[in-house]
Amino acid sequence: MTGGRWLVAKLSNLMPLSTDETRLIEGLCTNEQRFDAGATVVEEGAVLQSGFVLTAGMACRYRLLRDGRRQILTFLIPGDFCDLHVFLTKAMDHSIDTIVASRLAWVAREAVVDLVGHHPRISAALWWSAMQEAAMLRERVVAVGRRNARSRVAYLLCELVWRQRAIGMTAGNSIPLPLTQPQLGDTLGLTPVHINRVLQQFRRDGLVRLKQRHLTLLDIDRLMEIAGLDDSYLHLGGAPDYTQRLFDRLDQEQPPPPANSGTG
Amino acid sequence: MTGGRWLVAKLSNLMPLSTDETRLIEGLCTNEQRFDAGATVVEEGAVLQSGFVLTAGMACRYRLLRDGRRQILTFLIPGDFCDLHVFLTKAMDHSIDTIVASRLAWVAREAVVDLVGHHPRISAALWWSAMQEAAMLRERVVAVGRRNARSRVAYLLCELVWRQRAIGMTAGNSIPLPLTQPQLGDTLGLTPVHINRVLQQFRRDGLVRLKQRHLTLLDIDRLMEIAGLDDSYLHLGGAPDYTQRLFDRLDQEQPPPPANSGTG
DNA sequence: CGAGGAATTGAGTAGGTTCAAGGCCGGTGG
DNA sequence: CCACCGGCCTTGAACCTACTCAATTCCTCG
Repeated sequence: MTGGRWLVAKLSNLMPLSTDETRLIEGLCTNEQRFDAGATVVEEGAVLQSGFVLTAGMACRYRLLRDGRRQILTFLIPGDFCDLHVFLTKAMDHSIDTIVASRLAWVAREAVVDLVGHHPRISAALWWSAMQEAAMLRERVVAVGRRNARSRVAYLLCELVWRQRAIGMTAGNSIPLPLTQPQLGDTLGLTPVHINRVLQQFRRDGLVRLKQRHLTLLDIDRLMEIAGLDDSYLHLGGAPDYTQRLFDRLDQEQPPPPANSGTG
Repeated sequence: MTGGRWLVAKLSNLMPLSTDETRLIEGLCTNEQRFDAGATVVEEGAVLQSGFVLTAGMACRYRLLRDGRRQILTFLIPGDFCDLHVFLTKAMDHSIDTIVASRLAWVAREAVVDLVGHHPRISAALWWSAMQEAAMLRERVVAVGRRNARSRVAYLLCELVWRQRAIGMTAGNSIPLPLTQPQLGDTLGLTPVHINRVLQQFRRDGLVRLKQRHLTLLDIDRLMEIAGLDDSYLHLGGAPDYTQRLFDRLDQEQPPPPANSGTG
């Protein structure tokens, strides 16, 4: 029952939700399954019958190259819906592994389609959430395409902290960081060796504290400066009023949803 | 009236559309505007009141860095909807320029919301299209993060040809390529100089012909090999049957849409 | 016909990789 | 409880891919 709260937190940041809507979303997240750290949740090429919501822990999407190297695409934190697209996609074009022991709640394709079809505001919130993911991916392209190692590392550390703040997992500048240096390298297109050197430098410069799998940003302003970010990044604000009105109107047009919308 | 045909072509690849639906989509693309080559259509930070569909020409999304360098994120070709997200977004996080003289059709936010709200199959097709964009962005991250210059260039050339094939702009391995080497560099995170050397090599190896702004892939198999791509890339197939059924069902639940859905 | 950007080529440089080795830490089994 | 083991972290040194700087030629457009 608590697993859905991160998703609710995320979505209601984007679009205010009624009690009913909140309940529906939490209702999605009841079918939880535990995974060990380092477990493969979904493999490239798989055809999923259900999507899922990460309800605890951390995971990553990644692609393996033929020579065995890999590129991590995004990290999933609690409340991340993966894969919203599953009800359209034929086969996954990437894999998903847990980083630490995690829980995730499976959601039947039909339940998602019904929810999206009958609840415009939820649908909009999910859209928005997908847009944020896309925005983060664009930021990643910019980082990997045009920035040096120092900037990339600074950017990723900031992103990780901000995302956890956005769902209320932390208030300060400090988060658990279960990622290894090889994983950071796979994310940023760098080698573990070089990640290490950059982090050493950051520590010497008093920019971060990082030990025992725990990260603290000591000088956010300089980190953002190094990362080349400005604080508009991530669109973390909610939907503007006119958007909300548009979807409210659609909502009122809706026929009453079937009593049980999950079993289509 | 003809401007909408590329969008129709793209969407009906994804989800079969009725005559009515086709007409609605074409109806979106009537309000066309011409732009010169190299014109800025939308600037980072802008708050759009309308989205648009590129109906002719070519454009690119990009971000400028503080030092003046830039990263091109994606190219827009006819039929590309940009920005579908506009009805949610507050401010653009990137700019859009034309590459060559282009036409684009403005689409009011309300028209998009109505269309998506009342026509589940169109909505699904737009979702799918957004997913393809996301898939391409993931591919870009992999390319820029993990592949060398040769692979990146091969990958981009393949992508450009395939996308134009997917909307029926070309049948063979040959396309007009209005991109300059600096633009290719900005796309792939490389310098113009290095792009040039890679292209020279490709020409010497008989992999491509490239002159007079016209590209021909002479040896696709080897290019794909170099790029590290396999042909499942891009999910260019249509929606699987079960997905279509899901959305057909939603479609039948719909109340009859208002006579004129564009003026809300 | 002149101007400005693009394409091309060469030479020197640098940021990040590769290879290698030692120390640390957490988990596992005896 | 301790010893072992594997993966991570750390550091050094050599190397390489792609960058930088620079000069020349080519195109295209006005």
